[in-house]
Amino acid sequence: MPTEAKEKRPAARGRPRDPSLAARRRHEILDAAAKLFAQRGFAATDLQVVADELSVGKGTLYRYFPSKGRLFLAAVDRGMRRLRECVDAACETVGDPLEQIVAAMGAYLGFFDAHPEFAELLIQERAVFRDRKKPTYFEHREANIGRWRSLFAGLIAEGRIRDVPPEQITNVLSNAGYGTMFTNFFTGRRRPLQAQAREIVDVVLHGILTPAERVRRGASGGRKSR
Amino acid sequence: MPTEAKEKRPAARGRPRDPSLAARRRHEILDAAAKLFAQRGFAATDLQVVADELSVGKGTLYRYFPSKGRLFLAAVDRGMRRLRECVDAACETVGDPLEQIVAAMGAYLGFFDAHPEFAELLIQERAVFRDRKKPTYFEHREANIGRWRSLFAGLIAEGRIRDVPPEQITNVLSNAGYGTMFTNFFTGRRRPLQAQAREIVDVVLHGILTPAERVRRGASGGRKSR
Amino acid sequence: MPTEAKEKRPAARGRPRDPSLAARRRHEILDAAAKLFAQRGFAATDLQVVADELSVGKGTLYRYFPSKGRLFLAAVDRGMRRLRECVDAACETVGDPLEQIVAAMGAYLGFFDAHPEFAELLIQERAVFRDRKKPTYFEHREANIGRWRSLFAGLIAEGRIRDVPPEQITNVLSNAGYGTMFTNFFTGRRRPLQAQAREIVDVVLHGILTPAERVRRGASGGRKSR
Amino acid sequence: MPTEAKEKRPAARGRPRDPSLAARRRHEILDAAAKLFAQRGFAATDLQVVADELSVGKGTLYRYFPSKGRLFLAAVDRGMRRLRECVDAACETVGDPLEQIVAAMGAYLGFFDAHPEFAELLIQERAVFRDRKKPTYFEHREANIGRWRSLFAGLIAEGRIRDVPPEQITNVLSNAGYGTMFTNFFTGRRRPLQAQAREIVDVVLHGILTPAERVRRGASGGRKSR
DNA sequence: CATGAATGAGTATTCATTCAT
DNA sequence: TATGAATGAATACTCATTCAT
Repeated sequence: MPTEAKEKRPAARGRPRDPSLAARRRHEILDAAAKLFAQRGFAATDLQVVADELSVGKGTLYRYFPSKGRLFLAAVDRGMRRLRECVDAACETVGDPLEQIVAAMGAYLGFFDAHPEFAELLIQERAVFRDRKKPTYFEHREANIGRWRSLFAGLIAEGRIRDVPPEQITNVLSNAGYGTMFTNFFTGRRRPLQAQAREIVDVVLHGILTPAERVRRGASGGRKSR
Repeated sequence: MPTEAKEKRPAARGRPRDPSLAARRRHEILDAAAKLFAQRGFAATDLQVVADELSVGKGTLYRYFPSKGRLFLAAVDRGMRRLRECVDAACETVGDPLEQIVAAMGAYLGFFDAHPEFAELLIQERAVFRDRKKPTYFEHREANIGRWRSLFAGLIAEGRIRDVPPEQITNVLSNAGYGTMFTNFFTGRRRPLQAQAREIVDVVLHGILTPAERVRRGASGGRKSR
Repeated sequence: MPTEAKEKRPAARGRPRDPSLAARRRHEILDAAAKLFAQRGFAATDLQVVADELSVGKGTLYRYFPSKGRLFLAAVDRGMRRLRECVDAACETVGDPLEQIVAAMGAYLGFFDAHPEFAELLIQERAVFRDRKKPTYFEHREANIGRWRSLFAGLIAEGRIRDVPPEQITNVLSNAGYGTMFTNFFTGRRRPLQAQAREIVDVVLHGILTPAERVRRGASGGRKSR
Repeated sequence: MPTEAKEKRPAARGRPRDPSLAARRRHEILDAAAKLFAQRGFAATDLQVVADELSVGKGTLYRYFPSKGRLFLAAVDRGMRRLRECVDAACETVGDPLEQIVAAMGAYLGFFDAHPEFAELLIQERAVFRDRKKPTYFEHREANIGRWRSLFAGLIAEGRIRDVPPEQITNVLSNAGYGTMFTNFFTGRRRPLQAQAREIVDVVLHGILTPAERVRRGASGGRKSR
């Protein structure tokens, strides 16, 4: 890899810095930290065990992160970034917007299923950094929610979806996903992931009422259905 | 429950114990503990401050609870018990089962809105007692879920609700509620509680598709709708 | 000792406080701390060794002093208080003011000779608490200097001492004592203490010039000698 | 000194070393070290900040001094050497021996007044290197004291000074100077330096007694005054 | 020669728990 | 029964020193 090649600058005095080494090291540290913080909890994780896992000295960790807390937070942040990449990638493989929803939900649940350590870290984060105004998860969620709102607004304009405020839709979906993810995490998932995703989206798309009941309830829930 | 029964020894000598005193004290301790654990976090809460808050000696706490952890867990458990009472009470005021769902969702969100300390405790619990197989919240949820499944099974039998597996419905609703509750807790609620509850239930009852789209998607999502 | 008797207050709940015990404990701790801090230096003295010396737990020390630093400072302060008592006591045994000076100087040098740990602590104090505006030693010195200035002013009024500003006299004497004390401490004293005290005071009282030289230098040094 | 001599290897190949460069670098390091050690204390001074101050790598310091402690000690030693040069230079400008005393005292106090960092270092030295038999200051003092004893012996022989043991005189003067220097350092000087020096020497030369009192006390203090 | 990345020994303080009173 | 004095295990972070480059 050319980025990792050490191009000798001819007259550099002393031990040259290797920035790519530092970046690689940073990632290795975050990997180990995420794993161990999730495994044992933030408080119970002596940075020594992180260092041991990596076979480096404890002091080395402090060369890359100024404190235990900052290391932890960096690990959470990287996790959320990866979640986003994962969901985005899943959406790109699908054309139909309604199917994108299923794909996104599946990717979301799948990410935390494959990396339960990040679910754990989200909990730890809140428990330990109670003051931080907004948990990292919600920072990322809010950065992301706009595109979904647009998507639903478009579908409403196209007449494919009822004229419900897009925010209401994204809220219900986001929260159902969020709640399902944690429930899976805490109690163990029993249904296949994709089925789970499809079931959630199915309920939200079609509702659960029979046509007869739907008529009976009439205006109350069935706002302007064009 | 049998473990909490106080077996009366028939003819106690001397000054009769006042069991209600002990019970009252227990509750006072749990109140103070819930408040302080939520305020400062489990680890950061010195039992001394709990004792101070109650104007008792630290040793006294140990007469009522065998350890800090058990005190904490008891506080969480009592919170969940109260949540259940609160939701049950709300349901009893409503006749129509579909409206019961709205009432329950409203009571659920309302409880955590009025007592955010219990949301905090749920997080703390997981962060600290990572080993306990199942969080208290889910123990209570599972003890409770059966009656909702029956309710939906009944509605399906009555033809008011599509023939969707009741478990799927309770899952979506529970998780949407759970997710909404934590989202409210973390980011601050912006919508009135009852509106929030109604919006969730509305989406789940009616779905978001337009009739036209519903037809277009046909069988895929609209399993046996009788 | 009546002050140490535990008078039982009839209806005191719980383990009663024993204030005299606390005071005794405090002194024991200060004794051990002064000794060990002087022996090993402030930084090199783990409070554990102080605790071990006293056969108590380390936590107990923190019940009496809020930090290592405050324990140290308390030890220094108590030392200076004792120095003062020691010097005062020596003065009271002597009538003639000029002899009081010798007595005070002897007591002063004697105190640090008997308790070299306090000389050590004075140095440690400055080295460690560089910020504290004024070292404990000088706080006590300034609290004490007034009475000596008065004494010299009186002697000048009586015509026993030349009309030199009393402050000049106390400065020279204090500093000569202070310097001698540290020199003794650092290099080991070689002369008997009382001889040393007498020699200092002798030089200061009589000066070192011969009468002939004194005449030759005339007015320059011999301000109004009445 | 032989240990510091650089034995020139006659015909060095390649780029000739510049020994003066090394010497200059050594001095720069000592300057920075003295300043920083005094400013922040020995223990609190990270060698990194010394390196930063000089814009060199931390490793470079170790090319000039084998350890932090030796660097510190070298800085103290150089300070004492400079003190001596300073005092010697002051004496050379004055002819009369008695005036030399004033000049020396003034130079001594002036040196520490201009370079309070060296007073600080003397304290740090003792606090940190409690084991070193004799502080650097006293090593230099003893190397220097002989010439003063000779000076006083000469003055006694000339009949200008009473027949007091010269050691007694040098002790009182040295210690008064030493004590005054530290007092100035700790509490801030209030009198002009030269006045301070003159006042000390004045008291020591003329004493403080009035002629009348001097007669009254007679033999007691006035040993053989020729 | 010079550098700075890596190391890991070293330490004050807190707080759950016990138990003498 | 209630108390609070005593305890000691447990833990993040720094920085002198080394040595590969």
